[in-house]
Amino acid sequence: MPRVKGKEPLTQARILKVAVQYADKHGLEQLSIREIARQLKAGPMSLYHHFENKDDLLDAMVEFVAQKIRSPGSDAHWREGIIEIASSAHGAMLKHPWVCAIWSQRQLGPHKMAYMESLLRVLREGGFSVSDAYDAYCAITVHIEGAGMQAAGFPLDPKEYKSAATGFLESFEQVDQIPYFVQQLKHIMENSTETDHFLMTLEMILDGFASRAGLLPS
Amino acid sequence: MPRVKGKEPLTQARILKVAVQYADKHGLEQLSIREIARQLKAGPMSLYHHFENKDDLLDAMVEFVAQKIRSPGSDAHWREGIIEIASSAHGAMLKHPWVCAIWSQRQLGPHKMAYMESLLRVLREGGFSVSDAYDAYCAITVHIEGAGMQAAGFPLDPKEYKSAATGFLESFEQVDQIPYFVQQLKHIMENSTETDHFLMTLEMILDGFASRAGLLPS
DNA sequence: CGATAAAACGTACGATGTACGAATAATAGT
DNA sequence: ACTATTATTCGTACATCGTACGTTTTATCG
Repeated sequence: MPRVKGKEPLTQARILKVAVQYADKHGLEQLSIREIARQLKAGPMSLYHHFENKDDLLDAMVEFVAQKIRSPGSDAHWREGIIEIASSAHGAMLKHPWVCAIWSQRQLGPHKMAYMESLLRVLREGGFSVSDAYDAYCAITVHIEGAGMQAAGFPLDPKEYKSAATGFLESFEQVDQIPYFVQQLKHIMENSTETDHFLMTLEMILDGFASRAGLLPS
Repeated sequence: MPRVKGKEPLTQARILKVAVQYADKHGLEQLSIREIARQLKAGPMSLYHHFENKDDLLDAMVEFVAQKIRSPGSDAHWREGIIEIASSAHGAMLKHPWVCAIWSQRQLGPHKMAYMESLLRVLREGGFSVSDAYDAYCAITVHIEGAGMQAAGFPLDPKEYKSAATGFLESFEQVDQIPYFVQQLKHIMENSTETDHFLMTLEMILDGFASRAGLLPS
C-alpha cells in the first residue's frame, strides 16, 4: 500500500487543510486522527509520515491560523498598524474558534513568532520605549486572546440573541436573584445594533498606553 | 459492593476536590474519570452516581472555582469593587490554570452567575448606564479571561524567566529576523522587578470607561 | 532491470468515557 | 425483629482514541 497512481498523494498541506476545516465545523474535541484519515479516505497511520504525532499536527494548525494574520508596512501610523494586526488576528480567531484554546499552550512556530514580532515592531517604531512596548504588547495580546475565547464560548449570530435570551430567562430558576443580569439581557435584546466591543476596547487600551508613553496626537 | 462501613463514603464534594487538585497538578488533559477513581480508591463507575458524566463534572469544577471569587459589599467605590472582583477572579485562575480553557465554554451555574451579577451590580450602582455597564463588563471579563489564558500557557516563576529566555534564544534559528522580540527578551531578563500587568491594564481600562461614562473622580 | 527508499497501511495495545446490570449495606415500614 | 426498599458501589463490556511496530507496494534511481 504505497502511493497509488490514481489518487493524489497525501501531503502536510492537504492533511492540515482537512484538519482545520473539520475543527472549524465540529470543534477540537471531535477532531481525531482517525476522523481526518476518514475524510481523506486514508488509513490513520498514513498521517504519521507527515506529522510526528497529534501534538505536532495541532502545532501546525496554530501556525496555519497565525499565517493568516496580516502585518502592516512601516508607513502607517502605529495606532492604525496595531489595529490592523489585532483586527486581523481577531478575525482569524472568529473564523477558527478552536484556535484560542491552544493558542498560548503550544510551541511557537515561525508564523506566530512573526505575528508577535510585528506587534512589537509597530509599537517600537511608533515611539514606544522597550518597557512601554512590553506593557502594551501584553495588554493587546490579552485582549485579542480573551475576546477570542469569549467568542468561541458564545458562538451566536446577533440575530439569535433574542431567542437565546428569552429561552435562558425561562429556564433559569431564581431570576429574581440576578436583577442586573436580567436587565442587561433585556437591553441586549432590544438594541440589536451591536457595537464592536473588540475594536472599541482596543482603541481605549491604545489611547491609555499612548497617554502613558507621551504619544498622544494632540 | 455497597457503601462499606470503614471507608468514608464518596460524595460530590470529595470527588470534586480530588478532581480539582489533580487538574491543578497535571492539567485537564491528564484528568480522567479513571484517574480520579484511582485517587479515591474507588471504581470508575462509582463516580457516575454523583455526576451524570464527565461534562457534568467539568461544569462542577468551573463552579468550584467560581465560588472562590469574592464580591465586595455595596459600600465601596465602584472602582475598588471591580478591582477586588477582578483580582479575586484572576487569582483563582492562576491557582487553577486549567479553568480558563473551559470557563466560557460551559453551561453557567449559580456561582459563575453570581460573579457576573456582582460585576454588573458594582458597575450599575457606581453610576454606569445599562449600555455603558455592558461595554465595561465585556472589556473587564475579556481582560480577566485573556490574562488567565496567557498565564496558563506560560506558567513560569519570574525567577525562571532568565534561563528560559536564554535557552530559547539558543535554540531558535534565525534570531536575526526577530530583533524586537530578542530585545524584549533581554529587557525582561535584566529587569526582574516585574510590574503587575494584569492590574495596570485593568486600571487603564477602568479609567477609560470612567471617562467615557462621565464618572471621572476629578 | 535490479536495488533502494518513500509512502501507505494492517494489526494490535493500552487508555478513555460510559451503558448496563448485579451486588450489598443502610434505612424504613410493619 | 424481620422484611422490603432504596441508595451506593462496582464488574464487565464496548466503541473510540493515539500510536508503536512491521509489512507491503510503488516510484525512483543507478
